[in-house]
Amino acid sequence: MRPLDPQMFDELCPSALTPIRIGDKWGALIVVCLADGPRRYSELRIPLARITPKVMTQSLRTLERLGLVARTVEGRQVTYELTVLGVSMLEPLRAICAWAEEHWDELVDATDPIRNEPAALGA
Amino acid sequence: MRPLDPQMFDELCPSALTPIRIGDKWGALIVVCLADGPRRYSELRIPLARITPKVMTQSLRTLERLGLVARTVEGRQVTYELTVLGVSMLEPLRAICAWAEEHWDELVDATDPIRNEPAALGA
DNA sequence: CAGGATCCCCTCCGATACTG
DNA sequence: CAGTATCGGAGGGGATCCTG
Repeated sequence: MRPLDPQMFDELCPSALTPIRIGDKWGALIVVCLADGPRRYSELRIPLARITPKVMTQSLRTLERLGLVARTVEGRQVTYELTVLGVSMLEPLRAICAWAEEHWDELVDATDPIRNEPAALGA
Repeated sequence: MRPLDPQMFDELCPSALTPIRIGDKWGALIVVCLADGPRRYSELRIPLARITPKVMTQSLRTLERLGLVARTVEGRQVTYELTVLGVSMLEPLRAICAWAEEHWDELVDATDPIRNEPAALGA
């Protein structure tokens, strides 16, 4: 299980900055950060340094309410991990992340007209 | 190319109501509605009757700016269709939709504690 | 360490009405 | 037919400070 570091943020899932969301703005990224196993609050804040603690807690609560993330308290340790449902979401989520990574530079602000040709679907 | 009808709304992609979004609230659904080929504005409004025209135009503009949808004007006809980039998104999107459909009733308001067991990932 | 409290802005999104 | 104009509420999300 590889440790979380700030670089992994962009590396793993550029879709964090894309308009693709789960739950709220940071939901998809949190799920991805939990993909390798349980993490503590402070551990999650390493790759997610740009979230304020309040917002990260909010996001975690949302994911919890959706049944995607489980929160465990042991003493003063708080651990977050994916539920079975959360894990089941990883596969389609990885597909979206892979897509986002592949088409990242195409997605941001479409000013290039050549890119915007129709696909001639169903023709 | 199968015609758009109001029922197709629920049938096609329950994720429309899930917290999974592309662009804005209606983005994912619009993309799915364009999956079978080009559609006119009024045609899109059939399955998307609950969107007000202003918001639908907004969503379409967003998808356009992202390079996912192309807008074509011929006379007084306006046609929307997926770009090549938009089509490339269909596969991962369908994966998410399939997941959402399968786990739909689990996702809405997690009050059942038994569901929220951790997955013991990375253990 | 893992948040909660408070403040506040700003965008999303809906309703209604109107138009070339 | 394919939108625009205008208004307005709700809440998402950030900054800052505080705490058991």
